[in-house]
Amino acid sequence: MVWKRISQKLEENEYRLTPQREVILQVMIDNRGKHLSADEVYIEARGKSSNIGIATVYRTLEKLASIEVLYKTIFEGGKYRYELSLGETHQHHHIICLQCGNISEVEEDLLHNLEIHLEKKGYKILDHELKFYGYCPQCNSKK
Amino acid sequence: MVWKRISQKLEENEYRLTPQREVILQVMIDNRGKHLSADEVYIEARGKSSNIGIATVYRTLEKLASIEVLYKTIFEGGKYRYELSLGETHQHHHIICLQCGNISEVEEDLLHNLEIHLEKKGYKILDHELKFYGYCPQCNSKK
DNA sequence: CTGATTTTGATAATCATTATCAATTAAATT
DNA sequence: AATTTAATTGATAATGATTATCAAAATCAG
Repeated sequence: MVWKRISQKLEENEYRLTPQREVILQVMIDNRGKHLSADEVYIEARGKSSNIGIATVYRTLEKLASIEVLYKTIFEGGKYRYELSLGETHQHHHIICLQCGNISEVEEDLLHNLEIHLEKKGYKILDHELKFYGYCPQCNSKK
Repeated sequence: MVWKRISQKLEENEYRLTPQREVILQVMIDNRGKHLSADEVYIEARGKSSNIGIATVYRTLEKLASIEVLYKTIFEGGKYRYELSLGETHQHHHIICLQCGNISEVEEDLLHNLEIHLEKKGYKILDHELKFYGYCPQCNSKK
């Protein structure tokens, strides 16, 4: 299901599915919903295959983001993070727990109103990204 | 008006207003509403006084952000940017023009609903940040 | 199979940021 | 006012993340 969509994207872009790329993609799929940095992907990929260079990881993540298989973003902390980008809609609304660092997603709907408002003012909105910072339910109850 | 608030914050935190810091703050005030990176601040500060080191700029921006005189954020492009933080409410909702790079602000209200929703689920929300990517009215009309 | 093209991995280079530390400046104490 | 104490500065080294380079390996097309 996921692989089907990915293979199609790769094909469209004449982008080969090499063993290294397959491992990297598998890491991203195994971590669906999480937001991994290049070095985290590297470590997990090494665990799976042991012959992947860090340069390949950077290149592959970058390329996969450029064809929208992955979504690339940057949080406080200053390094890029990647997550599997499923479906067509942009769902980049994150809740970041300031205690445990856990990152989860937020629903879309309400934001739509804001977009409409901005478009009325003459803006053309192509994408958006919402980040909430606070404590997740677990951490919050432990205080 | 702005200076009054800033001086107070500095005092509260036993944080001296040195000539270098004054220049840096003046740069931030002159660029109210803009989002400057450390090197941009450095260049403009040099223009004003010519004896400020880049290390001092980094240190000062960091310190000013820690006492909430500045707001620190990071956009695609991988470097931190600072803007003058006025008033008490968090207004970190940005519209980033993908063409000219212009960054402007979005109103608050609607987001409040989302926060309430999340708090009902057990989250404790301390801050949030919304980024829209698209074209600003000027760039949009030129297409 | 052979030559052309893409991809890889090691490593060097770069860019932003942080740490170090001696020298300077300002504040507090005498 | 002089002296001690603490904070701040600037130059520069160190770090961490990312990108560029380039020869070798893998893959593709004819």
